[in-house]
Amino acid sequence: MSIPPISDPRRTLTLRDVSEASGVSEMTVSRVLRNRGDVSDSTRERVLEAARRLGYVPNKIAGALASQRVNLVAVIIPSMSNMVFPEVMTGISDTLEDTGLQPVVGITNYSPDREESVLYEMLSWRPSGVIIAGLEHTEAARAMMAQAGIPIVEIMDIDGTPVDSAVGISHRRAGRKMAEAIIAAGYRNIAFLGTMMPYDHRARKRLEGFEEALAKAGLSLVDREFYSGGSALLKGREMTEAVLTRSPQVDFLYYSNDMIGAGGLLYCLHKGINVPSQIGLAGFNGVELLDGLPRKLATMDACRHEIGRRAAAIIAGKAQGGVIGGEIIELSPTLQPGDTIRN
Amino acid sequence: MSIPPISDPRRTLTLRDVSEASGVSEMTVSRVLRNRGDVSDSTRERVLEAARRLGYVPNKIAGALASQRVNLVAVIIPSMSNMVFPEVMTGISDTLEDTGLQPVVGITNYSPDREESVLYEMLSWRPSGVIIAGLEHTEAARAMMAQAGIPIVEIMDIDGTPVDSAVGISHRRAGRKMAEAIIAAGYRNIAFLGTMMPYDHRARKRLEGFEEALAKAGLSLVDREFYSGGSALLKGREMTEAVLTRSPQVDFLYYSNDMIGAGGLLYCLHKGINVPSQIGLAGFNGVELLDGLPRKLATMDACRHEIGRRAAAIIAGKAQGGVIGGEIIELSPTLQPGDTIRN
DNA sequence: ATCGGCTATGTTAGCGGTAACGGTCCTTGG
DNA sequence: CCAAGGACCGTTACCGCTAACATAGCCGAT
Repeated sequence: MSIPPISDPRRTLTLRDVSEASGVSEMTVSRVLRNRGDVSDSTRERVLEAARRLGYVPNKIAGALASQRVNLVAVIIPSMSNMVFPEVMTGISDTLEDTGLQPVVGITNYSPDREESVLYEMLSWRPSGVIIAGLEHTEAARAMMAQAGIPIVEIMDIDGTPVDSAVGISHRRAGRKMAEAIIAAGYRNIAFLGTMMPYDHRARKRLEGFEEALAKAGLSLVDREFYSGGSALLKGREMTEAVLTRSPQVDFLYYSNDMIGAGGLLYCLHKGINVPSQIGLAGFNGVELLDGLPRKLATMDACRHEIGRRAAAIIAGKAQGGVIGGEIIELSPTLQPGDTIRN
Repeated sequence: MSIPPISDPRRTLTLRDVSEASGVSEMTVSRVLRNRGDVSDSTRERVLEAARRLGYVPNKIAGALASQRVNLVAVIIPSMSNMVFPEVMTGISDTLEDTGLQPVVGITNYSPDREESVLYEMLSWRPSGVIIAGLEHTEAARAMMAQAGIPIVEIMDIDGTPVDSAVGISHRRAGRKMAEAIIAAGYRNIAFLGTMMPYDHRARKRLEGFEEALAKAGLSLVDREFYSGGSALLKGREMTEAVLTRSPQVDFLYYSNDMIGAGGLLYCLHKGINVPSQIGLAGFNGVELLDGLPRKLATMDACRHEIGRRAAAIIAGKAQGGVIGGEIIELSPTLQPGDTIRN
C-alpha cells in the first residue's frame, strides 16, 4: 500500500505535526497545550487551532517519562460489586476532581496474590500515590509500597499497622458497639451470619469484636452460619432459614453485611415473625440502596464516602510536595437502629 | 541532606541499577524481565536474583514509549453503582485475563462532556483498544475514536451506527418484546416508571420500543413517572404509590430497571395487592442480586456478562494484528417471566 | 546610545526503556 | 581445518515529550 509522506490517517500524530502545521517549535506547542510558560495570545490561538484541526491527542506516556510526573492515583480494592467500594470510589473521585489527579482502579477479588500482582502492575506505571483497601498484604506487597517513594493510604480499617497512612474505622470496635447495643436491648440468644471468605479481614474483625463484647456480658454466640458466592439477598434468606430451623431459640440475627441482612429480614417478615420484638436483626454498612425495604434494617454506617474523601485528600496533599510522615485517621461509625432492634 | 551516590533509598531504581548489580548489560536485564530473546539460565538467575533483592519494579512508561506497545484497554462506562456495569466488567476482565491486556475504567456519570474528556484522557495513554458504553457520543469523541487507529467497541446497544465494532442488544426490540408479552398476558392499563436521565439512551429506546408495540395493539401508556437520584428501592416504592394513587385503573407497571421494580414489588405486596393477578410488574436487567425477593420479578436479561466477554474478545483479537473491519454483534435478551406476570 | 530586564521563542539533552543489528564464542559438518 | 550457524550478549539509535538553559527582540532607564 502507498505511504503518503504527510497526513497519513493511520500514523498517529505527534507534537512535531502540530508544530509544523502552526509554524512554531515543538516546545512552544507543548507550552500551549499544557498552559505553562509564556506564549503570546496570537501563537497560542494558532497552535490550538492547528491541534484541534488535526485532532491531536497528546502522548502522556512520553510526557510522563520526560517530566517524571504522572497524574494517576492507583486505587486497589477487593471488589466492585458489593455496594461498598463504589461509594468509596465516589468519595475519591469527588476529591481528586479538581486536583488534576485521576484514579485508576484495580480489583483483587479478595486474593492476596492477585493484590500483589495488581499492585506491581500499577506501580510499574509510576502513579503519584496508592490507595489500597485493608492493612493485610503479602510481604512483597508491603515492601513494594514502602519502597515506592510515593504516598500510600490504606483504607477501610485501622486495626493494624499501616505502611504509611491509613483512613478507616475500627471494625473490632464496630462489632463491639453493635453487640453492646443488642445486649442493652435485651436480646440474649444471638446468632451470626456472614461470609466465608477467609480474606475478608474486616468482617472477621467485626465478628471478633462482637464476640468479645458478648463474652464480657457472659454470653456467647448461639449459632453461626457462613456462605460464599451467589445472590446475597437469596443467601441471606436461606441462611436465616437454616439458623432458625436449627436453633429456634435465637432472638437476634447479626449479619456481616446489609445485603444478606435484607434477605433475612424479608424472610422473617414473610414467615410472619414479629420483628423486632420476637427476633431482632442487624447488618453492617449503611447501604442506602436498601432504604426502600418494608422495615429499615439496623446497621452501622461504615463512613465509606468519607473514607474515600479523606484518603484522596491525603494523596493530593502529599503529591504536591506535602509532608512525608504517615497519618492515621480513625472515623467513627454510627449505629443506625432502624426498625429491627427493639428500643 | 546527604546524597549517597548509590543505593539511595529514595531514588527509584532503573534497569541500570539491576544491570550493575548483576554484572550484565541493561539490554540483557530487559530481556530477562520480559522473557524475550535468548539468555542463559545462569545469567537469568543472577538477574532475577538481583532484581528481587533490589525490589526493582519496571517502568512501563519508558517501556511503552520505546516499544510503542501498551497493554491497556480503556473501558468507558456511565456508572459503577447500578449493578449492570460491574457485571460487564467481570466479563471483560475474565476474557482479558490471559491475553496480557489490562482493563482501565473511566466513569462518565451519563454526561457526554465528561465522556469526551475521559476518552481524551485515556487515549492520551495510547491504549490498545477502547470499550465504550453506548452509541451516542459527542462529535469530538467520535472523531477521536475514528482517528485513534485502535480497535473501538461500543457496547450495550446496537440501535445506531457504531464507529467501529459494536456488541449489545437492541433495546428497542427488548421494549417491544416485553410489551408484547404483557399484552399477551391480558394486561391493558399499563404504566411506565423509569429514570429521568436524559442521557440514558438505552432506557429511552426501551420505552420507545415498548410504546411502539403498545400502539400496534391499539394501546397507549395509562401513566408514567420518572425519578432521578436517591435509593432506587425507595424510589420504586414512592413512584409506585404515586402512580397507583393517581391512576387506580392501572393493571401493569413496567419499570426501567430491576431495582426500582423491586421497590414497587415490595410496595404492592405490602399493600396486599394481588400480584400478578390484580397488578403485574416487570423490570429490566436480570439482576441476580434480587433473586431473594419474596416473588421473582419479571425481567429481561441484558446479556451483560456476555457483552463484556465478546467486546473483550474483539479487542484482544484485533490487538494482536487481527483484521481491521468493524463487526456488529447483536445478542438476544431473554424474557424471564418470574412470578409477576400472569401466565 | 547603552545597558539591564522583560517577554516570547528556540535548542539541547535527556527521561528509562526497547528494536534492530552486531559481535563473540562455540559447536558442527564437509 | 575452516566455513556456517546458533546461542548469548552488547551497542546504538531512537520513542515523544519536557526541564533547563540559551537567544532574540523590545522596552524604558541611565
